[in-house]
Amino acid sequence: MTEGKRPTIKDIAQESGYSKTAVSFAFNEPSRISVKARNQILGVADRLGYIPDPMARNFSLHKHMSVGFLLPQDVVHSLGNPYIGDVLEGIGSVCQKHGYTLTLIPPLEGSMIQAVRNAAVDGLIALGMKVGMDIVDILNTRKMPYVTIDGTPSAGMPSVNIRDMDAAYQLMDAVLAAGHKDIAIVSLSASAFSDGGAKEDSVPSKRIQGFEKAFSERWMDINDSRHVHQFVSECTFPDGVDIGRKIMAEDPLPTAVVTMSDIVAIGCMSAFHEKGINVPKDMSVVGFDNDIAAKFVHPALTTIDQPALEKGAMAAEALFRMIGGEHLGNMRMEIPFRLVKRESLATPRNT
Amino acid sequence: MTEGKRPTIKDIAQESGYSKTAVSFAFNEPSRISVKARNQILGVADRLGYIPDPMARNFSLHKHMSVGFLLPQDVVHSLGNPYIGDVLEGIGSVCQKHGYTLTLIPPLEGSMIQAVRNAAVDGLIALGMKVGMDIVDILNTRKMPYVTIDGTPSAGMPSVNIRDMDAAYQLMDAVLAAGHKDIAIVSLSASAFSDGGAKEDSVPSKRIQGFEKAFSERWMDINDSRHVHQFVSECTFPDGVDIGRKIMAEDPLPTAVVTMSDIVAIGCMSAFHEKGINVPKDMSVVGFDNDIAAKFVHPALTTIDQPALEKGAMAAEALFRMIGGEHLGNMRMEIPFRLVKRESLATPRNT
DNA sequence: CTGAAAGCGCTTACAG
DNA sequence: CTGAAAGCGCTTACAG
Repeated sequence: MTEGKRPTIKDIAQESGYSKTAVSFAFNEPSRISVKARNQILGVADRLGYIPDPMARNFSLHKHMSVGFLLPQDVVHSLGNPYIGDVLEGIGSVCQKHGYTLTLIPPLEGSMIQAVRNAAVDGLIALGMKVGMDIVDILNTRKMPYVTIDGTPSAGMPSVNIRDMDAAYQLMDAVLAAGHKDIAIVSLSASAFSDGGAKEDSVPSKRIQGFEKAFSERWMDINDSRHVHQFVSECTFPDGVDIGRKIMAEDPLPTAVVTMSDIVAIGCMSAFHEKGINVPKDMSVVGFDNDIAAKFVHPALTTIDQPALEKGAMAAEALFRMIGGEHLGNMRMEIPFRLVKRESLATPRNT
Repeated sequence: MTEGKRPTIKDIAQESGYSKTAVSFAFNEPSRISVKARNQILGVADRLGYIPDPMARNFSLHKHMSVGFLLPQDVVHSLGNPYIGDVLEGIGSVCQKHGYTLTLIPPLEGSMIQAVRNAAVDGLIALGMKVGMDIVDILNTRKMPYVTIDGTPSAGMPSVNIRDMDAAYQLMDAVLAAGHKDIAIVSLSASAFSDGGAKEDSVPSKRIQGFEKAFSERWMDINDSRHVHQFVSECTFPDGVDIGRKIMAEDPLPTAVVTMSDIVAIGCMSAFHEKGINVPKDMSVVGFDNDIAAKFVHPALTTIDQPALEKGAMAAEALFRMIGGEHLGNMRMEIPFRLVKRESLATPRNT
């Protein structure tokens, strides 16, 4: 333990009388030294409390054994979103399988750029559009593999997506088919999708386009709806409650609320419940994601099922292939979605 | 870009005509070189696409700028537990504030030991009892700061806990006060708390002790209850549903289910709902944690509120103090809890 | 203001 | 089977 300093490979070499090479082999390639040497070295290492420094090892080997996950927003808003939690679970289980750790990278000092420059990882998975070309540049010059989930496939990297436009279309079509005409649309926070890339290709934009298509197919105009585009939200329960209260302040009230996130929908429902508004009798609410809460909330949510876990897992598997040396180019991975009809959507009262 | 290889500080030095020292200063201590030198160096760096290698930098500086979080179980079971998600959110937001990343460390190859040996982090936060003395030894010889959440405070490290025994006592007392006599107790999975340390000090043990106290205060014996200790669960929704179905197979049915986790309680309720069993009329259910779902599930859960976010945040703050050089010894941090009465607990039918 | 040089703790051809 | 030595890409006293 030589004076409160961690012993190094050198100490073990001196103490055991073997070379540093031998010590290294004792830990990493035991077959290359004699059994006797190995036992002696390991014995000394144990006695001195020696553990190879992972930092030095990683540096020498040029790998970290860790995959990075770029949080699209600050930690509280990111981890407060169950959808992101599920994506994380998918990524994490693949990392575990490969013996890697998973490094969550918050927008350090508010600068995604700095975070990406400094990230000590072997590859990166990004969620949402926040990955602008400036960041892609850094990734490229760092020669670091990366894949994007819910990003714009055009950006020249492998990507995992659902057909957001089609999904949103089906969702809104179901709402219009039920007879709703006065609808509040709750979009996603721009902050998670803002910079870089073609903005009209962002997930919220594509979903709005899907909504528009549903309207126009029925000879309706989405812009006639008072509430459209007015409400924007972070995907957490408290934010959903806030939005719900704002909607409650509208006069007259809309008859349906269409959100882009289950947890936001659930937050809205909670706010409506406070005011004695019955869902779906007085107000219909639909979500997006189909996370587990959508099933057990009351009434159960009509929503779009998108397999968040699989999204994360597919992205991670692709990333590991790239870490292994494969070139995936801008491979597009598309995962199926489906509309799930439950009780939170009904026909409006005065129809 | 010299032939597909990342440029290093050496390339920039040669190309710009300055020394490696100067290049390093240009990035880290600009004030120590002339403006002219700095501009030239930065210009060359930009042109060649140079970004300092974080690995080399970390190695040289002896820090990673990352905090490790030891997952108590495999990723799916860990991240599928909303309580752990909340703890993570608390830890993460403190990391973000300090400009650190958060490394999730799964039990690699099933071996927590290996995971801890190899973790490239500046400090570690562990959740639950899985941190045995073998691991503490490694942490000590690696001279790595660590703090434990829901662990045994006795282990000689800083710890964050609630008074689990008292909390469990209050919870069970409320159930018994409502008149229940036939109770199914759903304990936590042993796997998350098994090895190392004094087993009777583990969180599930302390909660069982609290339950026992509540029984004995009413001249009842917890062991007379058929179901006691019989059901054990991972804290995820699907596991809760499984447990609920197993309970449904009992004959006669108990009148109340006491769990140690909201999401398990909610899973049980879902299984009961399948069978047409009404909660709380036919069956009472109580949870533990008071995560957000406990509020919006129907009926809302009677549960123990424990501030998971604050637990994570406090642990992280303590860890950063240790990383900063402070010695915290085995400082015990205790966070208040409280019983939250909602609709899922009622008086049993035939009483 | 600037640079030569040692050092961080490992790994790994290479030669014996 | 074993070891001397170079190398990974940075940082940082130290001397000028």
